Amino acid sequence: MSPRPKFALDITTIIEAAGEIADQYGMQEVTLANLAKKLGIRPPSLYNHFDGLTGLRKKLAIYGIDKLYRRMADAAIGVSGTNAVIAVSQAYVNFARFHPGIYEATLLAPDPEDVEVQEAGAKIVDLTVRILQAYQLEGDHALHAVRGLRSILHGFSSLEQKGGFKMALDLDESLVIIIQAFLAGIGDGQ
Amino acid sequence: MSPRPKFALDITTIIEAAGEIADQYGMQEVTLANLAKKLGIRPPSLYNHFDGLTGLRKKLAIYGIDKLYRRMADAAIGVSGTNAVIAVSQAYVNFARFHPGIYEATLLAPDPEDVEVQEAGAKIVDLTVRILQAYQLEGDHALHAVRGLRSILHGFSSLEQKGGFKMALDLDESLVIIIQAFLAGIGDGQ
DNA sequence: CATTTTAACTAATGATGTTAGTTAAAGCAA
DNA sequence: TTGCTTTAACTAACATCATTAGTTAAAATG
Repeated sequence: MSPRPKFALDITTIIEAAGEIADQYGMQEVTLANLAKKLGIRPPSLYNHFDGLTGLRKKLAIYGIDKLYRRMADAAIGVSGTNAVIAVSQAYVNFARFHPGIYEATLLAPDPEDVEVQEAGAKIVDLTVRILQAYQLEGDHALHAVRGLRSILHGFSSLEQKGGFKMALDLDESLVIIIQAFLAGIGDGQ
Repeated sequence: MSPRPKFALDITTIIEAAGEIADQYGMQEVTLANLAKKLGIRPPSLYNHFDGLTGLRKKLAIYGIDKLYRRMADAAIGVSGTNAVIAVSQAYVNFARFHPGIYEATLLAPDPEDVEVQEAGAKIVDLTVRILQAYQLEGDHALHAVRGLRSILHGFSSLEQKGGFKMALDLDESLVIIIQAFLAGIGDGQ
């Protein structure tokens, strides 16, 4: 492939390829060398599309956060109350299950303070706030509850992914029971 | 330093040095090059003490899990019931706060299925089981509750470390409220 | 049609992990 | 003490990686 080929790669194709490598082999295999090989170009050519490995990780993180948000938002359609929280929670852990590498990328943003990364993440926080509004928590309690739900979802997904749950006990059942317990508890606390 | 110096390094010194690098600069800076520099030796010499970067990560993971376990076990002395769970939880998140790199290492074991890594982690699970026994959960409910508590602790610590909690709201207060809600909920569910 | 832009390329550099083989001091046994 | 073995350092070399600089030719633009 000589300079300026007929069909230049676009950034979406590249990020999707990176996501496939991540899901199949893990984020540690998302290298410029591997990505270039998969795309049939040479590593330095990638610098025309993003700013090095750091830039790639940032783009992949945002791509993943957006994708996760869409799954959660979809799951929230047409449900409310406890059902909504459970549906969104299941969407979250399923995303982490079926896209382990992309989920990993989500947490590996080079700079979590980056504006674009923040904005992507804020949508998920907002969604969580909204589905917890049904519980009519007062003041700070709503914010504490959001932190709790996010902790459960991330912790559960992360531990499941890292093989942290060894017992022969249904994982989906665990999740529902955990969420129900938490929701019952934050209701009581009022 | 020529071959066979008077005072050879021992593995504990080496792992502690690696832990310091991790806590100060993050796990991505725990390289054989950086570790050798800190110890005043050349990178290949490290192969006399562990099996390459993979071996170092495994040893550091076990070192971290043991250290975390001791903090949790200490916190569990002389307390029971909800107080015990809260004390242990605070010990957990404080460990992650003051040893962010070592906590990170804890999750970066090259092979989570490794026997030694499993055994180290099992002690934490056992401790969690024991402090939840006060709640007299029946059968599988106890196991689901353990998964829930671990998810909260890991998720909370991980999100806090990655700057996931942006709101100006006291973190320690959040943790206590979250734990109390969860405990109240698993009691109800019986 | 001439110019500019673009997205690929080659070549080279520095950092890393790793292996192989070497060496000299410590440890130990006769 | 003497002599052998073990050990923990070393140098040298290599492969892989990210990255930079400079080049090129085709597409895009006027």
